[in-house]
Amino acid sequence: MDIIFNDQKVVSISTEKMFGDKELRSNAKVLFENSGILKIGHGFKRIAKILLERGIHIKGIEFDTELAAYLLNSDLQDFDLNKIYFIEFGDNVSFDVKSRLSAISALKKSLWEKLKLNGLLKLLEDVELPLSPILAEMEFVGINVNQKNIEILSKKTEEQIKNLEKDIYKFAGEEFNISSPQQLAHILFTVLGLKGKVRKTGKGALSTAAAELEKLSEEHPIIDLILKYRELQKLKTTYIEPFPSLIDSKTGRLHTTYNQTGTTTGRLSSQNPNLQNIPARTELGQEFRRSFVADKGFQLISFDYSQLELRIVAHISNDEKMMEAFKRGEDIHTRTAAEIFEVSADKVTKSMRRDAKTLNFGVLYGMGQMGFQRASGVTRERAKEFIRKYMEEFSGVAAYMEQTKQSAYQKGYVSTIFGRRRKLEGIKSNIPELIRQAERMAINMPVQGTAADLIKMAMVKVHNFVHENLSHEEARMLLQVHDELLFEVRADLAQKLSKDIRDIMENVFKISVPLTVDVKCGDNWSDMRSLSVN
DNA sequence: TGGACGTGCCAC
DNA sequence: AAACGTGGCACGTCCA
Ligand SMILES: Nc1nc2c(ncn2[C@H]2C[C@H](O)[C@@H](COP(=O)(O)OP(=O)(O)OP(=O)(O)O)O2)c(=O)[nH]1
Ligand SMILES: [Mn+2]
Ligand SMILES: [Mn+2]
Repeated sequence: MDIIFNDQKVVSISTEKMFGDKELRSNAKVLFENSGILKIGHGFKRIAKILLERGIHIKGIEFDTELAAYLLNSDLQDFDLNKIYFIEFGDNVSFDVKSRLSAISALKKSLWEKLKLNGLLKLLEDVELPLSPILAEMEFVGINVNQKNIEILSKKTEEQIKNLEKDIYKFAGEEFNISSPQQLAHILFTVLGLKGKVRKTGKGALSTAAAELEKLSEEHPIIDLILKYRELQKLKTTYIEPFPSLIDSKTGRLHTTYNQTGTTTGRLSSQNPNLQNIPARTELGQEFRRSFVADKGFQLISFDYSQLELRIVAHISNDEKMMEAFKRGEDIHTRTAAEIFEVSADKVTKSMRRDAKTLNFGVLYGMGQMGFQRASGVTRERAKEFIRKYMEEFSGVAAYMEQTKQSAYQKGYVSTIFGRRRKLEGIKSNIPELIRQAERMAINMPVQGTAADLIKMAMVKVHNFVHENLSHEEARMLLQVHDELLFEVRADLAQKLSKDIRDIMENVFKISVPLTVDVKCGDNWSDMRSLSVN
């Protein structure tokens, strides 16, 4: 690990060397945990995690050239020291230690000036820098997994998949690879001769996407079997099979890796495994989610911002109607669901509300009538009418959309209310399709990015609160899922901590509408009961 | 054999 | 599939 201490003493440490020796190790602890000794480096999250594995909690991170580069240009693919240095100075960094450290030093000076110039220093110092060791800790702590539950689920789905395969081959009259869209299309449209109109994919092949197959389900019983097969196969190959091998056999816990520089908007991403896309919707998905469990004597508590990006766009656009709705405590997702599905608000199911989310955010971020139709199932006329009325009712939001496009075109970038930026070169293209696409990106980023800023700030505040008041044996933050934080808390503290953490999250930053947080608590990540405000 | 690409689908 | 956006990941196919 290459680190510059106190802007002077330049050190590169081989981990093996440092931790092989008892004395060096205790010296290292003193050095790294001294917040008065300022550290400069490239990618401190990785370093912080290595140190945590040796019982050291790093403090005094002054500057991280990787995070600085990310704030200055969030759409870079790769934030390698070499790449960043080359972009900055048009030269390569040699492999030797001295070169790496002087590269970091030079980058720090140069990037610091640019951050200051672009008003990004506060985001770096108050948000990204303090967040990085927190993410390292969350990765290090991991989440407890019930392997038995996954095992049982595995047997069940395996059996079902086998049976489905048999039935599908029988209908098809031959065996083929159901997972191959090409072979599947051949069976459906050539062998079985299905006549239902199906869209072409981008490259011109007949689409076998679920939305298309659903339209054929009346025409042949094989369709429903294929859809079920897809659902089970997805669960099996993406979740059930890979997860057990990723569990730490000593602790039974599963550790993700967060990427703090992986999105153009400021969101985090999660990989190996991705714990931000654990199934939640279907019955089967919920069964898998049930495998994420609290330690003995602990509870999982989930804190999820209510309608987060709608509240943010209400604030950014200063939309009177939307602001009023939130001040009255309305649920706009539920309202949309009631309207689209033509039921009263109290008859809106979870599934209907999730579909309404797609519509509300879809329209906000530029969904057309066709897209709305597909997502909602309503007629062309009703789709068109809904979008028109949405823009009419929330005229402030409509104005925001227009103004943001203009501003993006004029400045070449858009930004969140805290100044995080996304460059949008594509908006100056000559290709209409690329312009439209860039426009939609422009509308989305300030909202999604502000949401990311807010939850990052909340994470820092909540983490500080928890560490100042409790030990790791009492409460720990496990996961972030974009607008949700998942904690593992000693059962007897759950009630009180729920209130404290909710308060911190709801008051993280005052905007023109209330921010509210839904709190749920349970033994696993699936069966959770709501905790009320008091 | 392995990487790039296309298709598809999970979450927010 | 597309005039919603942001991701990660698995599989099949094609090609070097
Ligand atoms: N563009 C887009 N953004 C989405 C979509 N689904 C979720 N998001 C974004 C906007 C949401 O505010 C944010 C958090 O997702 P949630 O599932 O928690 O929804 P939300 O907070 O809006 O409603 P909630 O009250 O928590 O059920 O993620 C989507 O389908 N499209
Ligand atoms: Mn939410
Ligand atoms: Mn959420």
